[in-house]
Amino acid sequence: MASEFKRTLVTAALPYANGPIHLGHLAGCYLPSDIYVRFKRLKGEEVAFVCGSDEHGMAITMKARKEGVSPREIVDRYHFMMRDALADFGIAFDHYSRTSSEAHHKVASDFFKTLYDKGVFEARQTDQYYDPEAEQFLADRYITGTCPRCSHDAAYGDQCEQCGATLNPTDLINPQSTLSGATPVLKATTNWFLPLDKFSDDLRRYITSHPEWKPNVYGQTLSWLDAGDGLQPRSMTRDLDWGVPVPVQGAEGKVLYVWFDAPLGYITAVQELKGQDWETWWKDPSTRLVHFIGKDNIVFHCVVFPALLMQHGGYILPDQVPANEFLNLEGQKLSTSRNWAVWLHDYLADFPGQQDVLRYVLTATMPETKDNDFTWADFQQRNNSELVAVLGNLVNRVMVLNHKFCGGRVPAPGSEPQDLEALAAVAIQSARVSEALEAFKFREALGHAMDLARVGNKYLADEAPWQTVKTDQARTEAILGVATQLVAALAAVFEAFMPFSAERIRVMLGGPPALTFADLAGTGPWVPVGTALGESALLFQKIEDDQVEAQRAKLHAASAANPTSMTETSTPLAPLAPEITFDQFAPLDLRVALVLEAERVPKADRLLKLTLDTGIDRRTVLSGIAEHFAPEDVVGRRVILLANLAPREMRGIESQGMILMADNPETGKLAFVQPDGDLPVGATVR
RNA sequence: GGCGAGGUAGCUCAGAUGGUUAGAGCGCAGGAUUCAUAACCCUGAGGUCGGGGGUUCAAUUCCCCCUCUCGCUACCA
Repeated sequence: MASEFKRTLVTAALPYANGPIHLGHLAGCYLPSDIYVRFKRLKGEEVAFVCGSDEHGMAITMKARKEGVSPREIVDRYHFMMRDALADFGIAFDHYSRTSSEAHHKVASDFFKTLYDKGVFEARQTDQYYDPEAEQFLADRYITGTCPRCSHDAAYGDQCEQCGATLNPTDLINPQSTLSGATPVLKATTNWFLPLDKFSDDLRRYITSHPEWKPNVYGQTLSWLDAGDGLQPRSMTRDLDWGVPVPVQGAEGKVLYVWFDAPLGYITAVQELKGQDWETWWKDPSTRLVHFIGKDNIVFHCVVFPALLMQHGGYILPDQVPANEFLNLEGQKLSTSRNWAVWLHDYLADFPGQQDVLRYVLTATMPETKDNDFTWADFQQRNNSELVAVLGNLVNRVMVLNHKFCGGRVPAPGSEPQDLEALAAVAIQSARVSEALEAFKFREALGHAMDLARVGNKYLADEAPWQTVKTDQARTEAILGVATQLVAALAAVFEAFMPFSAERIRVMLGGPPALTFADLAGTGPWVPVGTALGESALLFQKIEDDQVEAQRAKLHAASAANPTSMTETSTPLAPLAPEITFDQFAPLDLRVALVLEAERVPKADRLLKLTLDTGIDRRTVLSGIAEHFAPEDVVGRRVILLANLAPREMRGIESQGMILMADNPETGKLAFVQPDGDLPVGATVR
């Protein structure tokens, strides 16, 4: 498949240094990349595997500001935390770098300078939004407003998540700073833009030359080229003081856009790893470049980064970008801000030494083609009925039988037809595993590996050495010889998926040499006959109901406690709105009203039509609460009504006022604001 | 209402350029067995492949309509 390539450079998305690593990161990116790399090494191919912390960008400066520390302190904290967590799970990077290093600053700076000197960028003086209260220019992500295309009222400055439009902050209607809540003001500044629109044809040629990409990657990438007006120029610099300074005269106070500098971290990491030889890995067309990422990164790795590489010249382009979808947790999206996550360091504290159980379960439910759900019940079941019952049990019974009947040494395998058939399964299954992994089908590959353990269990049941031992010692040893070879092969077949367990199997087998997939394609032996076996130990432990229950309880407790000030990164509480005067407040006529009737509005999912008694009149008010309350739930409630709001017609019905509701930021649920005590209908609120 | 994705065994999912008895793992039932973490091995039950219509010799697979689920959206939080 990749025969024209001599070596493979594998990158895993640089994790952003503003929080720890959770199970979604592992399943989406780090685990598949690690499995792939380990597999390639087992095939004897030359591979380099790099990653590192992504440490720039405004989100980090904001977190630092919030905690009253420097950005450096933030990135140091998470850089080491992430690096260690990934290492603890056996993610075998050849090098883990970081973008705040001097080396990376030079790489990014030089890369930018080269493009600049080539005249690739278009310098544009533009009016950018500036937050007068926070005294800084605002990153796209920190401005919200109404989308000009679909009128969504919470579009971000770079993108509208509702209609998918790519935006510039100035496109937004009614912009607001999410830093201070202030209305940002326009201020002139010069930035350097990458005219992606000019590169559309090249990009299209590049992408359509890769129809083998996964449908989600290929489709989404092309849709960016085809969408609306096509690609738009993007600014590659920002007005910010944390990042790689723009290496251009007159660019003081500006840094490279984090999405410009982050992918270059892959280059820095290879330079640090390979020294002088780095160009072999980045510029020789016989090197295959593979990016493992989550689906949120597709556009940058398939459009922006290739465009940069093309314009620079001399670099190879990504040949494969096997992006995964997202992993949910117990039916809900993982969320750092809501603390709905399983952190890697937490998992290891509760399940010490059981990295492979999580690696196995996450591989078996990997979101390869669509979003998937991780549940603790599934985790328990897969551990108990697959790892313990099928794989662990086989290894254990072979060990025990060997010690019992064969003096603890590896016996010579038999050569009856059924013996040869069982041994042949190694070549067959390992070939299937190999084929699936070459195609980035990790779930399927894992299933083929587990099938080999099933072959072993069936072989033992069929041959029953505990029976033959009563009459035929030679046959007994022959059977166990076959079974032991299968176990040795299993260590190799599972190596890429569960390296810790594979190593433990090898230790139990007396430390045979590590195998390659070429070895597995043969007929063995995979552990030398006569080798003295080591101590037998259980490979996997059963997981009991109370452990699973404890994990679920922990998850919900952490979510409920939701220490937003500690973990908040993406969806903070709504910022304080701009100051108003009493004179601006006074005109509001707020009063207590009683809901007399309520009914759903046809063809509107959210609207309830309410009939209210305000004390002075009866009126109809439409309220967008149908998703949270049934009509019968609201009849008889006393509510707070904004009574002098101008009437507005929706769905052909005139709404005469507005009910006040509170929005629970944790759950997103609406709640009534209710008058305390026995306030009469018509009472005013001030 | 609109856009997108999807509805295949109790559960999680494969699959089918349309063509003999639609698959896997788990779960369940029965059997066998005892080397093994009551695990393993065998057998079985269980599906009108969401519903209806169309094209076709033949559709679960193609087309249309409907329905339900999920995400987002239009609609005063």
